[in-house]
Amino acid sequence: MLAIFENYIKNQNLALSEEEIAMITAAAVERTVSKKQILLQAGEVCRHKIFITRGFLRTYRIGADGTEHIMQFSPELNWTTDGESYTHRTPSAYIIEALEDSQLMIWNRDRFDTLLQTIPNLRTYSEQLISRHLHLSRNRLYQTFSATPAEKYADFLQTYPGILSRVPLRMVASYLGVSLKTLTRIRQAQLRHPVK
Amino acid sequence: MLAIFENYIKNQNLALSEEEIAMITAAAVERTVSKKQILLQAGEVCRHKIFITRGFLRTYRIGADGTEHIMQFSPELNWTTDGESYTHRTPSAYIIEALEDSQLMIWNRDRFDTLLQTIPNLRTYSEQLISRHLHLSRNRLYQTFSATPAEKYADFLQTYPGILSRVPLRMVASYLGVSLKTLTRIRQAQLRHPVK
DNA sequence: CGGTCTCTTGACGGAGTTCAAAGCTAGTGG
DNA sequence: CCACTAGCTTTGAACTCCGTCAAGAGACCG
Repeated sequence: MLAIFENYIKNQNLALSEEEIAMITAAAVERTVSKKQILLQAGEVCRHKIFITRGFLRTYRIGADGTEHIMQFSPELNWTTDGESYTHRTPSAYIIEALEDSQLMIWNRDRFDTLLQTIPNLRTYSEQLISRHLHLSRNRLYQTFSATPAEKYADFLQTYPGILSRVPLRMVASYLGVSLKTLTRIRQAQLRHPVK
Repeated sequence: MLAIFENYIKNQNLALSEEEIAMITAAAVERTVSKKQILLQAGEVCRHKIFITRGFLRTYRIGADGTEHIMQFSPELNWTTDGESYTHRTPSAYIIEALEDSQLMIWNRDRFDTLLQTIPNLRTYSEQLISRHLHLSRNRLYQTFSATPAEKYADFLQTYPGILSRVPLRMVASYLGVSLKTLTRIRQAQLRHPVK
C-alpha cells in the first residue's frame, strides 16, 4: 500500500524529496475497510484526509425525502474528505462509504497540518487539488444544466472508464441525477443503435 | 473605490497589516465598466482577478445549442475570475459580463503572484476563498439534484436578498436551471398562496 | 415615441418520473 | 457447495410536471 502511494506521489511531479515523501507516508495510518463500511457518518465532523490505494469509495448525501444523492465516486489513487467539515470542524452533511473492500491511507488533521507547514510543496499540491475539485464541480454543474441524460451517461463512461462493472446502475443514476428507469432506457437505445 | 475595498478587507479579519493592505491595493488597477460590457470573452485566457467594489457581474457559459447558462452572480464586495483559465493559462469557457455599470479592482497574474509570495496571510485568504467556492458549488449541485424548482427559487431569494430588482427574471431562471415559464408559474402560485 | 427587451399567459406535447411486478444475479449461511 | 434470499435490473402502464412555441402587454431606453 505504501508503495502504491509513494509511486503515485512521485508521478505527480511535485518536486518532493525522498525525505519529504517519507515524512508524508510516515504520518499516515493505514486502514483496511470492507464493503459497505462507513468512513464518515452524516452529522459527524470529518477529521481525516483519505487517500485510496485500493478499492472504491463514494460520497453521498441523503435528501429530506430520504433519497440518496451521490456527489462523488473515489476510485483508487484518489483523495477524498469533506473539506468543509474538515476545515471548519462542523458536522458533515455527507456520508463516505466503501463500495468495495478498500485499502486506505488516513491522515488526521493535526498531523496533516504539520506536514503542510513543513513541506511547502505539499501545500501547493493541496491547493492544486482543491482547485481541480472546484473545476470538476463546476463542470458537473454545467453539464447538469446543459446536457441530456444520454449525453451525461456518455460523458460518465468517458470520465470513469470501466466503472460500470464496479458500481450498480442505480448509483450511476443517482450520480447523474436521473431516475434508474431513464438510465435503463438510454442503455437500451444504445444497444439498438450501436454508436460505434 | 479604494476605500470600499480596504474597508472590506479589514472586515475579513485576515490579520493583514496596514502596510500589506496598502501593497495589495497599490497593485490593483481600477476600472469602470458599463452595463453589458464584457470582461472575459469565451476562448480568451483569463489574466485577472477581479474584485467588485460597486455594481454587478455575471459569469455564464453558452451551450452547444446556444443557450446561456449562468454559473455565478457576482455582486459588489465579491471576487471573481475563471480560476481554471487563470492558473493554467488555457482558453476560458466562460464569459464574464457586467449586468450594471460597475467599478472594479483588477490584479493581473504577475502582480498578484508577487503579492501572494510576499504576504503569507493573503495566500491563506486566497485558499479560503477557493474552498468556499468549492463548498458553494457542491451545495448548488446538491440542490440541483434534490430540490424542486419552487424550493430552488425560495433558496435563491434567501441567498441573494434584494437581487430580484437588479436581475431580469430570465437570468434567475437560467441560474436555477429552469425555464422562464416555470419560474413565472412558481411566482404566480406564491402570489395566490402568500407563504407568509 | 419607436423599438427592444422583459414578463405573463395559454395551449400543447413529451421526456422523464413514479409505481409496481417480475426476472435475474450475486452474496451468504447452513 | 448448494439453496435461498436480498438486492439489482428491466419492463410496462399511467401520469405529471416542465419545456417549447407563440402571442400579447408592459416597461425601459435611446
